[in-house]
Amino acid sequence: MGFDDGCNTGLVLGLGFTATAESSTPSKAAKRPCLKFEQSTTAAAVEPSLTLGLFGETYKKVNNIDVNKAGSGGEFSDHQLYRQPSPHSHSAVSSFSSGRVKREKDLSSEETEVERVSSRISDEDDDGVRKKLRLTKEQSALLEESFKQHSTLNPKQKQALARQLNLRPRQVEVWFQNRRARTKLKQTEVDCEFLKKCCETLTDENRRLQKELQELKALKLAQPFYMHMPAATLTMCPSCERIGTGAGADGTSKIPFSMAPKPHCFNPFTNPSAAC
DNA sequence: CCGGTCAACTCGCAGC
DNA sequence: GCTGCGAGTTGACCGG
Repeated sequence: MGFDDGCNTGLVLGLGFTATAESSTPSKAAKRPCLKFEQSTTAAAVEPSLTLGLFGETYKKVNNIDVNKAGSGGEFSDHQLYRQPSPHSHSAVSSFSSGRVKREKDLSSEETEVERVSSRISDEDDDGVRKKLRLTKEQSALLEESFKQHSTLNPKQKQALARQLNLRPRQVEVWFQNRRARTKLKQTEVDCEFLKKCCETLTDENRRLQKELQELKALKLAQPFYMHMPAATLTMCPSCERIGTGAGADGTSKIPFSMAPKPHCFNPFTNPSAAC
């Protein structure tokens, strides 16, 4: 598995470097090129770190229950941390947007029933203005925990989690979708950063090899004596190929100075002089 | 005020 | 055709 399998960046390094960076990018994701080269992400970990919501976050008054109003000095009990079902929400769901109607039709009967019980809580107030749902710290933590175990949910898991969080299954589903997207984006950024470093290293390597080539050419010009010697006598080190033969023993032409199989900088076990 | 974050949306595609 | 998912977008909210 090459690096490009995980991140279809369109970059081709072309020196046979085999990166071992893990990427769980599904095949479908290959459509999207790398982005945000300017962003610097030095984290080597594949799994991104997410900050959980803080208790200090202010939540809007939802369904007549002040949820987590830390800013105003309001006290809350554990059960208040979870948003409560809205008594009028099913109509609100459909009125949220025109496309939402289609979604609602898509819901299975089981899910629809849960929708009725634990319906949209935050989307609109009485003025029809969309309110943003903020998950509580506990909800986020539980979702994160669940995501660590499996990044996708089957319907049963979704239902169970939704019940546990007092959210609608749809909300859980959306959260997981967004979470996967964030993970992928983070991974893409890490991949891009990695490729950038690869590119820099290979550029250096290329520069070094060019220089070496120039030096060897100069040496060849300065000492034409080599040209008259049998090829076998020119061999210095068969493994490092620092000085290759201009022609084989049979006189067939070969590339004068072949590039080392692997860039020295990437393989700590490649010691050109080890075999000398 | 502006940019970042994130829940929630639409759309298109793939798998069944 | 249905369903689930990814990609891209929207809009509320928040902090600097």
